[in-house]
Amino acid sequence: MPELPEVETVRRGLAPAMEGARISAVTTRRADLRFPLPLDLARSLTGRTITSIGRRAKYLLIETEGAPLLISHLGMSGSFRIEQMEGAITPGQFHHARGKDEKHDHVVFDLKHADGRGYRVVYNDPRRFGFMLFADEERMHPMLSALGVEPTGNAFDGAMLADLLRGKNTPLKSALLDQRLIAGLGNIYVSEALWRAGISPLRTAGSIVPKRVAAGSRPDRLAQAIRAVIAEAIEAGGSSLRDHRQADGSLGYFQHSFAVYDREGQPCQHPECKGTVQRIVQAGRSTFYCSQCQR
DNA sequence: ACATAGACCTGTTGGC
DNA sequence: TGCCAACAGGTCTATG
Repeated sequence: MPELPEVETVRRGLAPAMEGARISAVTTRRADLRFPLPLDLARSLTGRTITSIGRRAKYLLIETEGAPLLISHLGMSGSFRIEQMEGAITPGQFHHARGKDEKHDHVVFDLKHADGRGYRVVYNDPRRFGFMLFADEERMHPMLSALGVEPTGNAFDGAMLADLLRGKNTPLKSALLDQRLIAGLGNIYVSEALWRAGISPLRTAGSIVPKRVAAGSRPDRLAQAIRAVIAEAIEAGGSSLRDHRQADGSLGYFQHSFAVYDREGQPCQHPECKGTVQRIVQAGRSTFYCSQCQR
């Protein structure tokens, strides 16, 4: 499912329910997702107060007072949903209104706020490519420390992108998916950004780097296209093709704005272009592009 | 260093 | 209608 915009959408949905809440219970319904869940997941988190819900690339970062940083990745099909308990929790009350358990609900966080609000936050993941891990004491983890630049950051521009791609013979599409270079892009937004920038996914990464990276050069256009498509997708609540839902259950709608992704055979949307959207396979994954205007 | 293929899983879709 | 292959937003591993 989720690339950076979808994960950011989930983060924004979870934050109001989770930040400031005390974790009253953690329930695991199975011992593993993609990797074994930490054996001490419930023991370490129960009783802790959540201080912030962050994001790095496609990872959610759940920070508490006292426990190690919890890293959560949604894989292809992971989602969180928030169930609100009815009314304030009173002593002795044990029966809370809540949704039914669903298939593939794997981890449940019971949360209580000081003002009496109570929530269940449920992690559901049919394919179980997602995972949850604790980072070590330095709040780092090999999976985080290897990540490249955040494409939403201020430093990400044409010059930086050119530096990342220079000299690489790998296809541009593959380089843009490499999380060690740029962290957070996935299959959808790479295709969309390349179409916006008018650059072929088949070019080698290094071949788009000119001697001088001026405004309007390929790396400059591509960096701007990446920034724009990511920002627009976040604004739209992400793209809901199959699995992605915001934490409140609503769908994202950026899929309606796709120019090429999942649009094989449709006319290219560039005004003067007579081309048709092609689907090809690169490194085992679909790429969508217009061979007329993407060179 | 780099390219490709396979692995992990379940669910949905499209063609016959 | 049923069956089965292909495919899906990710990323790690093995192999050349």
